[in-house]
Amino acid sequence: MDYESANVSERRMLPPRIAVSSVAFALEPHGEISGAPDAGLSGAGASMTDAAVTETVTLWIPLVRRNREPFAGTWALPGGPLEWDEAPLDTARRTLADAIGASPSETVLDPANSANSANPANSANPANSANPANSANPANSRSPANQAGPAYLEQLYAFGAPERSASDQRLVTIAYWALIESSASGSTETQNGTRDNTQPENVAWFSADSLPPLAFDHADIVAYALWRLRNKTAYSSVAYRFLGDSFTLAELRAVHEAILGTRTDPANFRRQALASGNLVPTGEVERGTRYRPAKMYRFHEHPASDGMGFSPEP
Amino acid sequence: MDYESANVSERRMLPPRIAVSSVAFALEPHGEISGAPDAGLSGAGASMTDAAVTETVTLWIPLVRRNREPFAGTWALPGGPLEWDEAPLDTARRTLADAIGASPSETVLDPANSANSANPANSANPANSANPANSANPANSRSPANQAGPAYLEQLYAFGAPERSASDQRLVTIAYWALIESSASGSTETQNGTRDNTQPENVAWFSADSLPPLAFDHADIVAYALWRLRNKTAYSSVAYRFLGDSFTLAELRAVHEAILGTRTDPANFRRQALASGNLVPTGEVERGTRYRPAKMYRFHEHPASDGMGFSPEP
DNA sequence: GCAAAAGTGTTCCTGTTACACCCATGG
DNA sequence: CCATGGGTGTAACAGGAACACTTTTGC
Repeated sequence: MDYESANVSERRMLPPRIAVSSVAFALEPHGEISGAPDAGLSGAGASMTDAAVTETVTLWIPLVRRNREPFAGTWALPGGPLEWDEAPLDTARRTLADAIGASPSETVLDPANSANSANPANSANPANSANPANSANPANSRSPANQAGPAYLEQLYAFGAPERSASDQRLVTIAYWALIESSASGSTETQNGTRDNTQPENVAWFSADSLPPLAFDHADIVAYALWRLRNKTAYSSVAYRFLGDSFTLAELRAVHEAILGTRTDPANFRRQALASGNLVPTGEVERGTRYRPAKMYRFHEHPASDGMGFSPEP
Repeated sequence: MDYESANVSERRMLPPRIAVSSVAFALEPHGEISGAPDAGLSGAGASMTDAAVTETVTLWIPLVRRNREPFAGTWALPGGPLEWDEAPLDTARRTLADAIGASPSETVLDPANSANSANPANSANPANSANPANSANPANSRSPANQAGPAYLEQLYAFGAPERSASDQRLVTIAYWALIESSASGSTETQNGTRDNTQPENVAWFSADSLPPLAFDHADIVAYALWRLRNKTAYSSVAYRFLGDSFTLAELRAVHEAILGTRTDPANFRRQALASGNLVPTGEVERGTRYRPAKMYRFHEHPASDGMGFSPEP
């Protein structure tokens, strides 16, 4: 992590570059994701060669191997420069799609839409309503027939310390974090256990627990994103975005447990999940189980469930 | 709010500008803050001429009148361009100090320092510990003899939509929000009820409830900052930063009530505040009251009270 | 019927709310 | 001693954790 200090006189002249990088989480069993040519790197890399190590479900993150200086050859978060006519959120979507081979599709967002309702006087009794930012996608209802763009995308932080890039030009990075729908979830899509094969050669998925050395301060960014994901999972509802349109409560609970690394009593989890008012029974039931089939639910934001309602990024 | 679309061909050539803007909150009774030459503007402006309207304590925000296009003549958040060798947090501090006439002093910050403890496995039982980001200033212990720089400063959001500036050059703004220690609070400083007079002529304080029309999308930024402040006050502990080193529980409760716009039972507030484990009695008591003097407390972050512990901005 | 998971009921406990009451102080 | 706010006690209530128990399926 030693940045060689750059040429100051040059740096002073150059305008800062603005980039967007994304931490995209996917939830998969070990050994189920298509690796890159030579993943498994120095010590911690998650080599995909040994199939089905354990059947634990864990968080995976796509990384891109840099082919330019600085940090050429090291893994980095997917991302790219902010184009002149592009909103940062769109840059995140686009570069993420480029990296993991998905069409830019549904978006979920930031302290999102409806700038009007950011009024005071709704702060009355915050005790039980979840907490900070999160909100509903106004044009929700996930479009079914697409290659799974991020199911959730939210700004994380803008990193702008002058010393974070070793190059001549200063680099300000707006970081996003995203959730990718699990390939094993109910949707009608590719169930081959391998993520869409259109992803480029220099991309690989790594277990969030054991990442290779990362370029820039990307390791910090990942740590922060992980922290945010866990917080939002615990206090708010994002976990369902890893799943398809409909899911069982056991699936939802499994996602929670995988993210938080805890066990939860199924009975209590059920009650709390249902009490949130955000789960609507679809009427369908699970099929093909050896045991009693579970009811399926769909997520639907309860009116006034939390809603700060505000859209910094339209 | 109609931005005239800029000259596209020119815009395409110019690199984006990066600016930092801050929403700084101060908590003062009505009519206690030194106004600008001619505050009170179109409709909603808080004219300072009528002294002591009501004795309600409310949130105030400093604004700067722009003297350059775009939006010349309109009020805007204090801020300025990100200098080539400056971290955004420092830019926020500096420009805020320029605007409100305070020396850059103590900082508190962001998902703050100690990048190590951002480990997993501390997410165990999040039920009662407060919630999202917030953390202790490692080098805390507010330096006493300064002109009250912001008592709290945290990144809010990076606004980068291409259409948010009407000028030829694209503008990306990293917004911060800050808390300014109340001038009426216990410290040894200027008690004249007027904020430090070194502030420039084109700066005025406005009641957060009734702001004039703002440049760019600054009204949205303020709304978002207000929402964050209320959230953090309700779920976490920032409110004490409006006060001096030591304060009574009644003062702390008054701050909460002013921010959230609620009434709280003093008895219950007391218990909850003390139960947080973050308040240490100083041994001193209030003096000069007509009634029973209240004990004074100092805020001291309880070890493991929340702590995501991470520093995106070192 | 047996195994395993879905789903329900019940108890205990903790933290919050509402409110009655006592305590300390300046006038 | 009285007015007023500081500070304590306590009963009612709500939500969560723990766990016993019933239901539904495939084999």
